[in-house]
Amino acid sequence: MGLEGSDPRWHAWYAQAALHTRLLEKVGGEMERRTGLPAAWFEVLGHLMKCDTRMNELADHLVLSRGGATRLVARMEEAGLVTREIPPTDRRATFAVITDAGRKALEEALPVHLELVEEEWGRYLEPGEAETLIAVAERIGAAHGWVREPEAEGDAAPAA
Amino acid sequence: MGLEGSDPRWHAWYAQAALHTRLLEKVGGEMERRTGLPAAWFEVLGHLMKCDTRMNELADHLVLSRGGATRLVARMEEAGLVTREIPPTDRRATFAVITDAGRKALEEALPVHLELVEEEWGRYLEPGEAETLIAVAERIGAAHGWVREPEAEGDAAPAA
DNA sequence: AAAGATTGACGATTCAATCTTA
DNA sequence: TAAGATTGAATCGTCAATCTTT
Repeated sequence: MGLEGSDPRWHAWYAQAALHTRLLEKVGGEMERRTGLPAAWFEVLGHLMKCDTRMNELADHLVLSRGGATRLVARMEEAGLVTREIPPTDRRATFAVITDAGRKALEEALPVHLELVEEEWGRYLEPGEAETLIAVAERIGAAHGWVREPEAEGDAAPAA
Repeated sequence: MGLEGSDPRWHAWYAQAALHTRLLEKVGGEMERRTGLPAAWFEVLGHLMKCDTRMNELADHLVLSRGGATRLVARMEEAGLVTREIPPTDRRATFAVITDAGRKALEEALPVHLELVEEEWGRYLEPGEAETLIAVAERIGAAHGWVREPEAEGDAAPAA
């Protein structure tokens, strides 16, 4: 942006941001072309495979507004990949639940996703770099309260 | 997504992607709150500060469709931050050009941006990590043809 | 009154079709 | 005919207001 050389931290920020923008676009686009699943749908299915999830929680997880989550799940319900269930114990809540068709779609999409990530990104990493990236992401995520603490503050990746 | 532990590369991918989604949202949101400039506008001004740019080129740089770039620049023109200029030598092209008001807006926004990036992200990096991140991003970006070659294939960051 | 979710109105982006200049 | 850019229609997301249940 004009000051790439002046500050290594800012340079690192910009390089990472630019790369991830293009990578998410590329991997997401390829995914949709090959499997028919938009990236957001894949993300939802991946989460719901682990556990049924309240709409609010899903919105937070996806970094989406409440209304956005409602509409996303609505579209996926229309497509038969998820259903909504209202628990009798608290009828204010709505849980999104994956269907058999949703599980099947995810099963088909998952290997494609893994292959794409490796092909477009993972295979270029050198030894130790994955661990460094994980350590950085967990440290910063934890500082923002977005992820649980890194395992033991320093045993994840010496990076050398 | 359910397989965090199985493959360190995929884990690294996911951790980075999740972090950057939240970070871009946070930094972008704060930027707009404090300076009135949406992240995309800031990005455009930062690029146009370097040189006048054809619409197509701008679209590629921003990872945006052609139509998207047209409309983005139209809004910014309406706000007085850029103008469009058609060169007499090839009247098919349109160059986006930053205005004095645009320069002023960027000047005001830049320190806020730098502070936010440092505050939310940079200050958590440990010595050598910025250089590792730059090396990774440039290596992968170059493999995709998105950036010029990394300087000398290995002198950028020993990471230790 | 508060929590959870949905809806209406709207803003921003995409794709495909179109317009203009070379 | 191709290159560059813009536009119409449709999609997806946001915000604020609303509805239901606690």
